[in-house]
Amino acid sequence: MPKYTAAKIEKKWQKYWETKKLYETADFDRDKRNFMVLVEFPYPSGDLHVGHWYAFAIPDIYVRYLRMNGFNVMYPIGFDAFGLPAENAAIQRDIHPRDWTKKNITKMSKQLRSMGAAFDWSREVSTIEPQYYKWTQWIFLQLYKAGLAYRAQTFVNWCPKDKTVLANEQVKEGRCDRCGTAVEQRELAQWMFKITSFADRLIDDLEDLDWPEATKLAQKNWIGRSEGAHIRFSVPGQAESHSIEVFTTRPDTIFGATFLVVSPELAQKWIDMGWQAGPDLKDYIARSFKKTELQRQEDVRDKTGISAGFNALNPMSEKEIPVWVADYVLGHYGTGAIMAVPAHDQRDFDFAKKYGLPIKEVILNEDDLKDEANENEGVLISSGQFDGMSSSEAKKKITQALKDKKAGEFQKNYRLHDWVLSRQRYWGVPIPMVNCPTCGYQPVPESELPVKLPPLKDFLPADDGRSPLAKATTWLKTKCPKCDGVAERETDTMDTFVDSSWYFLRYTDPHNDKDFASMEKMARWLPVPLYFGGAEHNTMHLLYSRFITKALRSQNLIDFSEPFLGRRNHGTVLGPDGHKMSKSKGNVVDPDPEVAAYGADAVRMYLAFLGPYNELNAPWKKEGLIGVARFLNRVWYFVHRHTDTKLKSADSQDIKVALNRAAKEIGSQIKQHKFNTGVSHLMKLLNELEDRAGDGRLSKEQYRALLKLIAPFAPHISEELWQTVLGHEGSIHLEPWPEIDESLLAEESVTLIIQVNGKLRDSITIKPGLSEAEARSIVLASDKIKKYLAGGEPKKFIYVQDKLANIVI
RNA sequence: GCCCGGGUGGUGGAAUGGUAUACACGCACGACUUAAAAUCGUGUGCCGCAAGGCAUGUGGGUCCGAGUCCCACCCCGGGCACCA
Repeated sequence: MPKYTAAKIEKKWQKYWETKKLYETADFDRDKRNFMVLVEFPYPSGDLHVGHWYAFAIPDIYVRYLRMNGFNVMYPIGFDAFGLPAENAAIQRDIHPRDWTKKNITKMSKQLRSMGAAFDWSREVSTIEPQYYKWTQWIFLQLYKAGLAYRAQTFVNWCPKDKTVLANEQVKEGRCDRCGTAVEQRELAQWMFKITSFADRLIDDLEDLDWPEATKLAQKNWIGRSEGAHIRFSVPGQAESHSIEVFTTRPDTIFGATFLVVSPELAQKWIDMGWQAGPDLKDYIARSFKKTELQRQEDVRDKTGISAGFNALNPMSEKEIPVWVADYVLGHYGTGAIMAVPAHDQRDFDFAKKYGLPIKEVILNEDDLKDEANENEGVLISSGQFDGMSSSEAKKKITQALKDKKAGEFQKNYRLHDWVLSRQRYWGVPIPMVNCPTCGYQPVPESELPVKLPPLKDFLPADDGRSPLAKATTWLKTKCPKCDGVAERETDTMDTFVDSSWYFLRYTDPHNDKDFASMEKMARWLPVPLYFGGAEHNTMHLLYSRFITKALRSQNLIDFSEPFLGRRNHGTVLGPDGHKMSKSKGNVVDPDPEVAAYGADAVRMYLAFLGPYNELNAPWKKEGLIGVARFLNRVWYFVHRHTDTKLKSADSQDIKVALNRAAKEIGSQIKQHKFNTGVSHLMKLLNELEDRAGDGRLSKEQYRALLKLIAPFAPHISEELWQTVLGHEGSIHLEPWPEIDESLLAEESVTLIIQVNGKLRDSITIKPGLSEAEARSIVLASDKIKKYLAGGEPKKFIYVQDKLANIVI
């Protein structure tokens, strides 16, 4: 009997599957329903780590199960290969990002193949290939034509270390998501996507998606819709156009608005437009601009500000109130100015206390305001004709009154900002625009796409906010598509999240050179029914993809408006020390040696067994891996042992029942993505088979069934046993899941639990389906129970058929 | 501060309101072996000789019955955060 040597058989079968094109998916199969299982395509960072195995090899179990259940399953893979880390790594190693990235892709492709996953490599995409990014540029142009891509001068997040602009989503706690440097605010002209124009639908359409609630909530919070009023405070002695506009969610408290606060950004805008501000004020604005977002957040407790030196008119109370400039008001939210209601807003309260500004209560409150504002809604007081109204009623009435006075109206506001997609870095997709001195920015004609990334030698980022592409002097010079005059190409590249916002579309038609994907092929596969990935993408990739999908839909370029109908997040595998794996901690597990020693099947199955897929947060333990390898070894010998002699066809009933039940159970576990309990049921099954059939009573059909149940988890060993040992021609991975005989699922006997006052006292084996009366007489006849009853009658007898009887005494 | 998750043996974890601790890992003992590894078998929540009692973060509650539902609190992880 040969030993189980995983490394040997795994290579063999991987080659076999590839030669037979076993996992290449047809666009159409008349007998099968199409189903795409999407996983987040990897970034080619260099080496495959355990996290990749977790992300790709575990969904593969589901993929294989679907295939066995008659689906035409596409399991595509590709590389998200542009981006900063590649560039930084290339700078460090003094090689070109393209060479570094390509080398990594080659290596990782090989490592990915060692998983034995059912990837369709014929559909592989790579975002750095011109035939891919041509369409990334094309999509940009469609959005530009639709007014959804635009260039604007705004305050943006600037990472001084990476020397590039960052989207809001890429700033975490005031720091660059990539390198951790404190982010600065810079006013720069940037290309933006108008994601805010879909804000409502991005929230409302979440409802119909089969996504984790946590992800939906994260997106809702991120978009941050709030409803309130947009209100104009006129400035006495100034024209209507010089009114100060504010947004508030509490128009019911407007009678308590005792001053206005304007953000430094808005004040600066006024100065630019000719407002004569004093030197102190200018100095304050300059100082607050110097603060990083981080410092600004640290100053929460101690608010600073300065009087603007003039008043505005409260349109409801018709009293003049002072205007202040303070950086606790954000320039980028709402109108950049607020009405301050210190009695009912803690921030305004702190500010009013510090600068001695009046505090006026307009919501009835039994306690005196001491150190805190009363932020609750309630009954209005000191609010003229609105006294006695509830906040919710007053919100409507006051908004209406403002509208009548032409001083305001109902408004929704969002925390979400437009997506800044310009990056001042080399390793990305060039933005297909041309800047002409006479015509301004003009789109590159579609016929000239792709605008290829020039092969620069010096691609280092610059401090001045200009992209390295500006150094490509010959590339830079072009002619204006409109006037034919001399013009320059746009030198910014796109955020890589643009590349990854549409890759799943390309999988349906990866070699199309006339279109990003044909409507017909997209219709066969999309929207994506199921997407596995990491929770870190909740408010980035997942939100961006939804936006691009909605934008393309709005231009009738696709005919669905949500990209991913189902989404499942996976958990994380920790290092053996129980901490998150990281190079600096030195606790990163390299899967390659484990695969070499125990096999891909063992690694896959161990990861599946480790814990619930969606919430795993457990350490990698070698002992656990060995445990699973031991199980596979037992499978190996179990199947071999009984083929040494001749296979017997005797169908023992209990084995048949066990296999049938396992097929049902394991199938249902996989369907629910409970891979860990799926594995445990396989183990249970083998335990039972060994106990009952140690002497070889399984029929050939029963061995077949056993291997089929193992196949999704351990595709190599099951193939080896299927073809080499059982002698089948053709792959086990083309076989259907064992048919389930419902009639065999019924139990012949069940254990009835007997409780007295809810405590377990006895258990008996009975035939299923006993009536309450039958059960009662059996239960009360039990010696153990008689002891508790002491001759008396139970007060109550609770019977759950085939499960339990509870006697209350 | 607000909003989500989650606290179960020595460890990873299992459990439609109905036998808590399945399945593994680890450990102990045993078999095989000159020996070890591998493999196989038995045991393994805690207290107790036993009968029995106590255990799912803590304290209450609902229920015949609570890991599971409700209330309060503690701890851990995550998201958002001067968002008006």
